[in-house]
Amino acid sequence: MPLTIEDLATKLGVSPSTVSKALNNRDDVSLKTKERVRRTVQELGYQPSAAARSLRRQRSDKIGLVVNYPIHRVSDFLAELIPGMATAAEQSEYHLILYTSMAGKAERIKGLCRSREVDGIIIAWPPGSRETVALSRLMSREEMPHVFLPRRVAHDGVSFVAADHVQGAKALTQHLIALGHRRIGFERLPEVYETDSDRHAGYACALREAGIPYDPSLVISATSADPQYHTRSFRTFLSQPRPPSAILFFTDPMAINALSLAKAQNIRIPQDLSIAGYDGILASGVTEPALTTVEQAVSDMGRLAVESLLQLIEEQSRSPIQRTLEVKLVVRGSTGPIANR
Amino acid sequence: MPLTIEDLATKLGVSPSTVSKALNNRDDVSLKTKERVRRTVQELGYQPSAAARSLRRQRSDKIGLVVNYPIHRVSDFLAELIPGMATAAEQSEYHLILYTSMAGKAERIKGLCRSREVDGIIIAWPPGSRETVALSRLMSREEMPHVFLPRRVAHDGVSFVAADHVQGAKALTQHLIALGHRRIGFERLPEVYETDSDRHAGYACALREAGIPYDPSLVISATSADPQYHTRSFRTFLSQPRPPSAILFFTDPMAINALSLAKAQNIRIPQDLSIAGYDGILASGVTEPALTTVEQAVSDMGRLAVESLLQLIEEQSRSPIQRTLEVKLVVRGSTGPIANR
DNA sequence: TAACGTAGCGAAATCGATTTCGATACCACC
DNA sequence: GGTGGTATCGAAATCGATTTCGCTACGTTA
Repeated sequence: MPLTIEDLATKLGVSPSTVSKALNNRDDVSLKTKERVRRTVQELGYQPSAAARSLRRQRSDKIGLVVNYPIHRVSDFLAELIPGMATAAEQSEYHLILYTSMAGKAERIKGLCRSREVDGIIIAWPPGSRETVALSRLMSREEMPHVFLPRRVAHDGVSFVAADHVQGAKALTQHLIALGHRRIGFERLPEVYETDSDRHAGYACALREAGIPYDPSLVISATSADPQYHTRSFRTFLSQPRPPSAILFFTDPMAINALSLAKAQNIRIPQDLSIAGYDGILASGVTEPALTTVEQAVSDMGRLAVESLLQLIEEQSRSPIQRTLEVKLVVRGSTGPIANR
Repeated sequence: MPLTIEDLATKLGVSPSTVSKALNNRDDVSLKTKERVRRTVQELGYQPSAAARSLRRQRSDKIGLVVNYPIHRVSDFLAELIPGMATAAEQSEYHLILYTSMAGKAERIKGLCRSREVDGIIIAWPPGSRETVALSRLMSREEMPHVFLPRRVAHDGVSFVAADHVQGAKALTQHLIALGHRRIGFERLPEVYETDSDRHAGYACALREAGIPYDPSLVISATSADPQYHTRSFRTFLSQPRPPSAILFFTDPMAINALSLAKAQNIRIPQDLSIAGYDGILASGVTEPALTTVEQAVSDMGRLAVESLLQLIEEQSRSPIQRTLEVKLVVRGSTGPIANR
């Protein structure tokens, strides 16, 4: 039974309306009264009831973060993303509510929209493109502002914040070309749609610009993001008649796995084979050799997603916001000049 | 302007009270009416307003997670903790709200209590003991159920969920003793209070049980948890007249740092020196050699904290809940038998 | 001096649910 | 037939804030 605005009003000898207006700094309250109210609020530690405020104002000052990452990719990404978002939200007096059990449940998202317990939704979760667009439409129908993350969505109507994977893959490929590599293996992961096609486009672009022919036998598709299950890619690369002298793996864990496979086969990295990962997870810095990779500014992405969402919330009926962030090439020991033959 | 309970009632030709009672499965509504209501709700996709519900029921079905970890320890811990907690909460129809900007701000915590926007609070942040007890008292005065994490608090009245660091450090020490080590370096970190003293107690206990005298010159206190700043500990250990043959570092990042320092000095691990970390972060598995460490079941801790909090919420005026979890020794390549001399 | 404008405040409606309490109808039983 | 009990429902109060609108008192202007 904490203090209500009525208690405060009684104590001050004014009406609740006046207290409310003083606290919200309306201009039909005298400065003197405002000052008296403020002092008493301070003294008694009054805090308005969040529920009553939300109900009356028809907004909650909260945003929802719907997360549904596969476990093995959760770690570094979410650890940076979530606190980054929460902090960004708090700078605008919003708070973050987490929702983790809504995998593919359009029904639950609809329920979330209708309960109006959040003013906007960020979906950090890699569904297929088609599903994404459907979800976006659903939320639009419910007039719920929303932003997707961390993947580009090839559709005009959908707001997202993503990393520029064309640029990332291109930078990585160019780095290897500069080291003298001409046969560069490239692992794909079709299940992540645009992320995969963007990376592939970056790779192909770098080759083209360097005048290196694109060799399909150097491009292998993994069937799952789980590093345990993809050892096959590695073996396939190496069993080629003319194996690549460098391999770009789809993620750091995959590359780290390859590192230990190579070691087991007495393949020296980077003398015999250059290996690169992608994402810049923490572990990539401590392997032996340390992994060349591409770092995404995850917490920036989180901040940006929150800022975009707040824009959508505050100026309603605004066109979608689509933002792409530069990524950073991190060169470390796992890539080196091509061996002379 | 989503559907309200009144719209529903009109459509059904009954009163709002009846709809509400049907949805809450009260027993003064006929089965037939309940069925009619349920069908229409399903059909129209009605979802009660969260704010109105909270206001009337005086509970929000949300719990607050107050986080304030130093950046360099955020990663693995929070990545496991937060999704674990959110998922556990959702299993009981609760949701998690994040608060990251409340460092040391007792005032803000008090405000959070009084706004009643959450039904309970979990504090995941390592303040000093005194501060912890003060915060706990503050929240108790506000009748706000709360649980601390992930550290033991040496005070009867405070609820917490923590890992058993006495056991962890003891297991680690015994492992090294079993490998033949007698001079085992131990790094302390006094700024973490009970965590530090528990670990130290475990270390001392293992030595005592093995009949190895406790040598204070083998115990060094670090002044900060930031691995960059603690290279000093490592040098101090090695500059002893009789240096240790094994060193227990306070955290994995510290141990990983030591690994590279050792490499730079051509000290072979584990032949010349055994090194162990603590926490079991992801990166500890991919160093060369991989790090022997102690793993905490972080997501279990999160789950347990949520469950404890829900108990405190549901049966109010309950005595504090204090729970300690076993930790797991993970033996890897960075520790080995002592070299013969 | 009369008419008007404005500053400051409060009464009451409102947001959308839940809950209490009373009303009605119907049945059973004496 | 009258009384009591039960099943079912609805009217109205309530949660605690915000907002609208009207009222008063006072100062200004013609």
